[in-house]
Amino acid sequence: MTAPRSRNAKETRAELLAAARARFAADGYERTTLRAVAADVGIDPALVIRYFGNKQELFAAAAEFTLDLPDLTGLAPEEIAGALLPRFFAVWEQDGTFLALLRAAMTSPTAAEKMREVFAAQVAPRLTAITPDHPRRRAGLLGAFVIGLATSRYVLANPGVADLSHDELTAWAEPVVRHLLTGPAPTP
Amino acid sequence: MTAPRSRNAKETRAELLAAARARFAADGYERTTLRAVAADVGIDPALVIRYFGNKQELFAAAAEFTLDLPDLTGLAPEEIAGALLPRFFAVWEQDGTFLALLRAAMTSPTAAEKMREVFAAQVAPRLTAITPDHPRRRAGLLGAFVIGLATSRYVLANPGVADLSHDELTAWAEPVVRHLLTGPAPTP
DNA sequence: GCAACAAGTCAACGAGCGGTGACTTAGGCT
DNA sequence: AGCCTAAGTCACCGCTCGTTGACTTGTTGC
Repeated sequence: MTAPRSRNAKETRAELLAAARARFAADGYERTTLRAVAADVGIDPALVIRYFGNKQELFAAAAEFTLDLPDLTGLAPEEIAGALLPRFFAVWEQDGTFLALLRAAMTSPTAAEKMREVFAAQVAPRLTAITPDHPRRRAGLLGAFVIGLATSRYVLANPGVADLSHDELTAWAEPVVRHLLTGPAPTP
Repeated sequence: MTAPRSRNAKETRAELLAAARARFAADGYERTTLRAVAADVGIDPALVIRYFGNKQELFAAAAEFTLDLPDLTGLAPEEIAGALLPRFFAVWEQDGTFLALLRAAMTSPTAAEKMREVFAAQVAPRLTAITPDHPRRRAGLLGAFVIGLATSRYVLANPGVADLSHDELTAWAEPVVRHLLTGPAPTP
């Protein structure tokens, strides 16, 4: 950190990605400047361009990740939330990558597309594996609930959601998760 | 619209507000430029400043609104969603004011504060009036669900939520709304 | 009909942005 | 030891933004 910046491309690139993630997560896409990211690492802004080409590609690289959701098949309905929520907290509180993507997705169609892609490739398959019917709708509705919780808790800091401990939020969310995934479908 | 711009301050100001709402809703705060808003109305950008002082105050004026949620007291639990959801659709699909606020709230602390304020002043009272216990948490969780639905449907356009008709979404959301507001609290 | 005042225009500013290209310097290889 | 390549620096461009202040023009009350 305070070391005289050893000339190591791999390390510099990694630090740059971490700094970019933090900035994008905290400030969103537009308000994040290449100059600020470079300053966080202690290098010249021009080097960011040399490494990543341009701002959009830096964002794309920073928004790359895997969710690693657990396998839910074989779980009893009331165990699903307990298996899912710990990953939820880890993903949103860990390094801010997902928060950066969500913030950017609100104003950038490219980021929104990436969000849909992540959902379709990494979230939906795990959920649809255990739904009795309407897999797309159930997965979509649970995704909406999760995004709403994350927005209320980590972005808006709305009291009543942000004040809850991990255990309390898990307890409150459990019946909703269970119902959306395995409860009866509405009768038309 | 194509008229030679009659010199009427009240009217110009109203058109300006409508254009600002549309731009903020579509592009977010940072990507919305005063020049674009002014061009939409067909006037000089300097006039926007003369009317609203600066960009932040223009946004504040554009984000002002009332939700007009219906009175829920006396309703049976299964009737609540049916009374609430029509307002939900109206608010989000009407003129984009709320969408503008949500988009801006993702990156601007000022807008996030306004979001909390609207929730506390206009949403929470209506909900807490019918909750048997934990009013803040129940209202907060329902707010999270609603924000998640709006984000998935109107911002991310995530299939499975965006594809549903009003009636279908109401039917799917009804048990969740009912449970969050009136269902049993989790046992610690 | 004409002045006075408000509504609207015009040109320009200073700052900050993303991005470019030529330069300098450190460090590993022979 | 000395070079050669890659890592990092530097000065700068062109652009767009929010905002300003001086100007012009239409409308309205007398």
